[in-house]
Parts: sequence; C-alpha cells; structure tokens
Amino acid sequence: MLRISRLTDYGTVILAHLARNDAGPVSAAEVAAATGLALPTVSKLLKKLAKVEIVTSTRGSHGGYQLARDARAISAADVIDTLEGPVSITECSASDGHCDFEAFCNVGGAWQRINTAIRRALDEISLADLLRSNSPVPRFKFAGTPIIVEERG
Amino acid sequence: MLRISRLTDYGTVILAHLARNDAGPVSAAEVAAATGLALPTVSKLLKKLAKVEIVTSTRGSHGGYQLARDARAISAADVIDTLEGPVSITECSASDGHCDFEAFCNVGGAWQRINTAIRRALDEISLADLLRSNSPVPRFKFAGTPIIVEERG
DNA sequence: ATTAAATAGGACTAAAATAGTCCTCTTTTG
DNA sequence: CAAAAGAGGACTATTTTAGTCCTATTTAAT
Repeated sequence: MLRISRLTDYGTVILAHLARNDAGPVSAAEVAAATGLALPTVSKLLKKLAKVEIVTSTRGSHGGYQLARDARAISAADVIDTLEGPVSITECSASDGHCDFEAFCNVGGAWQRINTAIRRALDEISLADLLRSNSPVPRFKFAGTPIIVEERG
Repeated sequence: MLRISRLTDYGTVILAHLARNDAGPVSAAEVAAATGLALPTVSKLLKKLAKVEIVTSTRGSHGGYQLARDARAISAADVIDTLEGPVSITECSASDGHCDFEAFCNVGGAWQRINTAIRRALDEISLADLLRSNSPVPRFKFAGTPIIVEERG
C-alpha cells in the first residue's frame, strides 16, 4: 500500500532517541530499553545506519551510537534509502535504467514524475522535523505480537 | 521499497488496453491474450476495478469490461487506492485516525506532509498520461517465471 | 428451454519479501 | 584479561503478496 516498512519506522524512532540523547554514545541496549524495541532489531538497524554514516559508532565498552550530523541535516530520504533501498514507485525505474522491454513498457514519463514528486517530499523533511513529543514507538495494528510501549529499565 | 505492487502495475496495463479498445466491452480473456497476463489474474483485477466503478462490466455472452469514464478522468490515485488500499506512508496514518498511542507516536505532521505530497502527485496523473506506446506488460526482474510479452491470439 | 460465454464472489495455495533472532568475531576500556 | 560493546552475516519465522480455482449467476443465441 505504498507504505514504508516497519523497520524503517523503527529506524526513525531509534534516530529520534539518539537525537534527544546527544551527549556521547548511546548503546543499542539503551535504545532498545528506551524504545521498547527488541535489542537484535535495534542492533541490526543501527549497524545499517552506521554503514552509511547517518550515525557514528564507538566500539568497546562504553561504546554506542550517536548521530553523525545535526538532525536537520538528516533527511527522510536518507533514512528510507538506507533502510529499504532506493525509493522508486515501480520495479523498472528502480533498476539500472536499461530495460530490455523498454519499447513495450508503459512505465514511462508519468511514473517518473510521480517518483520525482515523492523524492522531493522525502528530501525536504529532516529528522528534526520528524522529532516530536516523547515518542517511543508508534502503535501498529498488524496481527503479530503487540509492541510494548511502557518504559522499562 | 515504497513501490507499488505488481498487481497494481498489471492493473494499469489492463486499463491501458481497455482505453485503446473503447468500442464495446472487452472480455477478460481478450485482455489476458493481448497483454500476456494470466487470465485468473486479469479477471481478479477487473473485478476489483468494476466494484469501484473504474470500469463497467457487462455479464453474459459477448460481455466484458470497458472504462467507466474517459481515461483523463481516471487518476493514478484511483487505481492505486483500489488495487492496494489507500496510499499512506505509515500504518498509523492509514488507520481511522484515532490511535491509542498518539501521545507516544512520532508519526506526526511531517509524515502527513509527505503523504500529502505523494497523494497530490498521484491525483495529478491520469490514466491518459500513463498510456504510452504499444505496451503489453512491463518487464520485471524478480526471480519468478518471466512474464510473456509476445502478442498471441 | 438449453447451452455457451461471460462476470461475481470468495476460498485456497504458493511464492516472495520482510521481520526478527542468533552466533561468532573484533575492538576498547578498566 | 575480562567485560561491554559493535560488526558481520547466517538463519528462521512470519506476513504479505501473488496467483489459481471452484461455484454461482447473468445474458445471448439457437
């Protein structure tokens, strides 16, 4: 339904936590405790975010993660690109741009226009814009185990 | 990755075929033959499109489907809403708008802005805009059986 | 009337993508 | 050198998406 995945949403929650706790590295375990997300999941996401330098990591004891730059300089597009691959409304336009069936393909200029509009919207929103209130975890209505939102630790 | 599903893409191919064959109803079987898509799939999609009156159906022998209105009056948003549910970038904002955890939720105004931008882009593109060239079926690069694009029948 | 060609509706199965967990290795600090 | 942390990747489970099939209904032609 043209929506971002849960993991990407978790990613924004995690980044929001880092943005609010900016004085030194925060461990994945701390983030997990504060957000109610499972540690392995938090860990996995932070590793990906570290790889593209949205966050920086410090290894070893007292290590952890922190934002690599100001929250205003991290866009929704950065996060989405990292956590679910490049944004593109059709499979075709996500490819290398050279499709064997281009002549038969109805995915043309109009879809590209849509892609461009979406991308522009995502580029213009920063992590700072997404930061709101006390926000551990959004509530989802899917079938699986409900996410705990109580504070612990 | 924030992309439309294959079925929705098939939907646009099917609608494109109907738009180009506007003189009387076209049966699902004819559409399937012309586009290279499997009949049950075409049939399923056309039933959905008929239910929301993007196409009209005629039952009985010599029956079939045709566009319910001019291709310029059918938007990408209409088609996407029908074939993959309402467009909304997060699960929360797709819901009834009343979330038990609103106070904790970081999905706020900024995501809504993104949603709005996407929706506007989708509203502004019509089926007529998407109509291009001879276009049976876009080629996808996923693992399953490749879709036949040769003309048959 | 009967038969054939269609759509309507929904149940069911299969395949793919997504989410989530776990294990082993390396780095750093006390 | 032990403990706390991240790195990397393999693996499993779950959920979503795609695809098929069956039965009923409608309409037209004979």
